[in-house]
Amino acid sequence: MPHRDERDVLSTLPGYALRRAANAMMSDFATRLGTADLRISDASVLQIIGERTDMTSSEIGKVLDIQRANMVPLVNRLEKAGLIARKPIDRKSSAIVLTSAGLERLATARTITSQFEDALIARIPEQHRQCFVETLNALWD
Amino acid sequence: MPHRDERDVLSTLPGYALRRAANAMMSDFATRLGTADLRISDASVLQIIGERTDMTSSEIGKVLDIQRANMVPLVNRLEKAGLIARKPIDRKSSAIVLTSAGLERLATARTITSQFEDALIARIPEQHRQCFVETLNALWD
DNA sequence: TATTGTTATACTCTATAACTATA
DNA sequence: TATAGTTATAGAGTATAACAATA
Repeated sequence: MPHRDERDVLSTLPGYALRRAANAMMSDFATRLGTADLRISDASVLQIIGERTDMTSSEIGKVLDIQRANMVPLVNRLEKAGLIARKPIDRKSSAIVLTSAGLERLATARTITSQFEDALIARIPEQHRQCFVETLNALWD
Repeated sequence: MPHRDERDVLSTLPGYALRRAANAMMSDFATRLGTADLRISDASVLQIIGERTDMTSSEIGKVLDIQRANMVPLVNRLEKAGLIARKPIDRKSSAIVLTSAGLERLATARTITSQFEDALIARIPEQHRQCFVETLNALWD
């Protein structure tokens, strides 16, 4: 666990504070998902294709901000784990679809994600919770 | 540039939103610091030892949430670049101190950091700015 | 021509284990 | 005994360039 030091200038800078908060939270999230043998990016992909159908690897990458080239080992790993399958759209592209095992794992991922999100929200002062996601998405858009 | 999609469930989850916002901002910050031949962690170290004197490598690591082992190549690189020097405290430990070149580079890093922080703050809706750092530090503590 | 999927590669960051030497 | 510094190593994320095949 990190410890904040009131002499630490960096704690007053939004950028550094954002970086450290995100690192701490993502480390926690990764540990939780690890119990289901999933990485954060794995869970992200399962969530996406659980919501929207007929997405190609490239499209998923665009939504998740992961480059085409880096989607390849990710999708291959999920396919080897039996969680997703490739469904040809035309001779060039394939949709990434959930298998039944993938659907089950997605349910697990959702449970873990909910628990993580609840724990995260619980750490935010109550009066600030409402604007938090709004603010973060303003930074990402 | 990523594009937010209203159909994207992940945008509604604080954890994912935190992750993507942090990634986008840190990528921007890294690019800016790159013009001064610095990484984010380099700039962090310079900032820290510019504020507090006689800190050892381990102590810097604790403040920055970087492990002892990972401080080694970082400090070595800064030393090779002539930005910091090791000042023996006893036969076991050394304080990491700024050289004159390091002091100059710190000034550059501070300018870049300010510009980056200003750009970041500008993207946050005005009514939410006040609680932003407070909220992030609540997640990190 | 532009896009999709892919391979190969390299760099950064992070994590762990183990060792030496000193406090 | 605990801590500081170090080495080695491995995993994960990310970035670029290049290529073939297809839209």
